[in-house]
Amino acid sequence: MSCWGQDSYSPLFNDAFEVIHHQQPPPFHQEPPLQYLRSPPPHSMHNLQHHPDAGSTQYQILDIQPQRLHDMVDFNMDSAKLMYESGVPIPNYYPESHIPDFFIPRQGKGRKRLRLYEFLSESLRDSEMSDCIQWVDRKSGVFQFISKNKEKVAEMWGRRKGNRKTMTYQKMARALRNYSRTGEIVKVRRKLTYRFDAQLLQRLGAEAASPYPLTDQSHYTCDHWHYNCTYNELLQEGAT
DNA sequence: TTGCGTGGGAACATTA
DNA sequence: TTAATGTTCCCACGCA
Repeated sequence: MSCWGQDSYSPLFNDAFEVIHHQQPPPFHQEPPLQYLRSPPPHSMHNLQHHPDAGSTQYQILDIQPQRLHDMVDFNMDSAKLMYESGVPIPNYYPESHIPDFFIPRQGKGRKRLRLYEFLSESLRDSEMSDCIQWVDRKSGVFQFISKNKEKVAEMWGRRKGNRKTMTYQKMARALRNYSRTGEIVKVRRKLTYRFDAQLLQRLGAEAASPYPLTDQSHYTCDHWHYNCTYNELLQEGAT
């Protein structure tokens, strides 16, 4: 949030802050241009456009539908409002690694809470996550965190949940250990390795086969967008 | 000895 | 308001 441009303001963002200020859905008058699309990471960047005048890792918000933008702003009303009241300038583009907090979905009313095992199941289905978490034996539901990148999975989980503090593997593992009481996930006597319960595995498999693999189906786009942005961000941090 | 991974108690926070 | 589900902090243990 520290390196936003100071020069220009996106009508989309202005509209978003109109929402915050007046508690009304934003009007959308401008059709966003669709040229300059960078080769996007899978199913993630359809909400973002590479900004032609900016650096290679900067994006412009594009095709967010009015109601969706309203939902997203509504999710993180506190941080957005705080920024608005502080006079923080809102650029029309921003670095990939500094996506505004208020575009990170919170889990509010009417949105089913994402469970940790669902997040892990998603991660296991995502080929881009294979360097963080992998199946050991898919049939029996045994999976393993990759030691080198296990903290990234945890950080992503923490961000996905909108936690106050950074999630660590240690804390996430504590949550995983709680699953052993219900048997949904049990620890395998092998380093960083856990196993999904057979019934849970079956259920998650059925969800994966659905066109809307995420639990919060009505917010599929927003969740998935954030999910992948965060992953890219973490990859970028890891590379530096 | 050290670092890492694991296990669990307990208090607290958030959400359906 | 309550139960469920984490989250956070802490300490202890085993292993290489």
